[in-house]
Amino acid sequence: VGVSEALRLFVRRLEIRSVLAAQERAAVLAWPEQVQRFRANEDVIRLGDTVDTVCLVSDGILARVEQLVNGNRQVTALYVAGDMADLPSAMLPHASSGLVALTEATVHRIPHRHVLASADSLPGLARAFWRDCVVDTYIIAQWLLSLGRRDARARLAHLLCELSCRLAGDTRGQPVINLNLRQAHLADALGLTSVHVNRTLRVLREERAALHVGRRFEILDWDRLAAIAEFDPAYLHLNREETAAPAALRPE
Amino acid sequence: VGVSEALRLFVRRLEIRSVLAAQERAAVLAWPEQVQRFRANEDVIRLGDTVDTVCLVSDGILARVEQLVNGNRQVTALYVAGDMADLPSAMLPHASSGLVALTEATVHRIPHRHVLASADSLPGLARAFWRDCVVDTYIIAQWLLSLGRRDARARLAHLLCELSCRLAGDTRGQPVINLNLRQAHLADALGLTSVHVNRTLRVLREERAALHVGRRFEILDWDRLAAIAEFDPAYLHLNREETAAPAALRPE
DNA sequence: CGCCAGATTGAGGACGCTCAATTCTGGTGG
DNA sequence: CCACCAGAATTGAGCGTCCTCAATCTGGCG
Repeated sequence: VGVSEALRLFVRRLEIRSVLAAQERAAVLAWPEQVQRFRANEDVIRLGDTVDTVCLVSDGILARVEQLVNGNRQVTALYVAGDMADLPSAMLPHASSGLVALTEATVHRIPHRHVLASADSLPGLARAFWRDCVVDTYIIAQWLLSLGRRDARARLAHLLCELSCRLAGDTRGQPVINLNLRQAHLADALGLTSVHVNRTLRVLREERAALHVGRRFEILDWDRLAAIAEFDPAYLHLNREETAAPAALRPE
Repeated sequence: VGVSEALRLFVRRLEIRSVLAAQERAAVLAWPEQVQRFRANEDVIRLGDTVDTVCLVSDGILARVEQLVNGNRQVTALYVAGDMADLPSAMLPHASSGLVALTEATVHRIPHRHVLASADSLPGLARAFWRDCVVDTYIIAQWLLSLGRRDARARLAHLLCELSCRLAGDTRGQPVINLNLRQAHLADALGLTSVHVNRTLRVLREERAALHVGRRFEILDWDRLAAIAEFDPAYLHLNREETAAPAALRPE
């Protein structure tokens, strides 16, 4: 029987940060799922919804969105292919923020009860999920540092570095970020206006660090961009060595 | 044998958001701990440290701190009595941010191996820890919304509302925030300068919403302050009803 | 070829920052 | 009990970054 490509990708993602036993891998790959397509700007989860599934992104890009009454939006997380967009909802099913498809996207829905059953019966998986949620927290903490203390140029550079690394799954990012993101989307994530994102991209282009052409972003000089951003990929925990220690503690 | 008051407080905190079985409660209360005192501004965990204990705060206030090379600080989380300040470190023991005592503080250190052993053998506890980390993420997401889209006045109002609720353990906060916090500490958390925090406090004082006297903050008009902040305490998950659903799914 | 969303550019204004001077507070020692 | 001191709070003046509100330009698509 065919196992979904999306689940395989998800398992590969988990294994970047956690050591999984064969049994644990098999449990995840056996999850049932329901595939949904979303158009750009379509809501995946509306604020206040109570959900009973998690959303595995297999294509496109989703954003967690918070909003003020004046309509000002703030994106608090971006999810790309292979990310479990709302694993936290398995713990707290009442959505305290919305989930939106920024581009056309394919989402695989997996019922909470299967995720929870796997976590309860296989402590190694429970840790892997917990660990992934912790990394999400580290990512948001870095965004908070950006919004609080970096100027627009460094903020933008940092986000580009982060996305590049997450897509590559490596501490040195890939040179092309092909996510079909608009400048307005970056603005929502960076706490800026799209006008200022545009001006800031021009600065990065003029110093030959990165540029935006068509619907992709290209990193021209990784070292320069990382220097501007003061980017240190350690917080993404993309190499397993640092997380090896707790695995050694796991019960045999 | 005497069980530490700090652990009792921590269990009570867990039980705000999770339903614990007697066995689970007992496991936590049996954890060994080592008490440490810190002075104001003393590091609890330095950036880059590899830790093998978690820090339960029993007195005072700790902050998770990120820093840029120019010395600009951003506080990404505040921990008060009863909070497990770095539960995430149980998953990723290599600290990607520092932990600092903002005031004199008492910390109870509990070895990771006891926390992990409890989580592995009692799935309900694993969920409780995971759930608490998820709430931490929601809190940071709200801070991100503040830094990205709220002006200084709303940002400050929101933080005061949040601290007030967290201290009270209730969705309507307590009127006095007695944490011995300086204006500079608020500035570090809000992405502002202490000068501007001061001016902003004056505004809130003039509109009779909140004020800072001596070493405490006083909320004069909760409704007004919450309106300024657009504060909705749902994200703190301080009432158990919303989290009851997943508990019902737990294996008997 | 016309249309439209998104990108780009300009001009002016506001919010928060920097740098400094001054006042206030509470803790200390005489 | 009071004088003193250090750290914190408060206030002022000037400036810079980013915002607002437009107008114009561009590229992809029908």
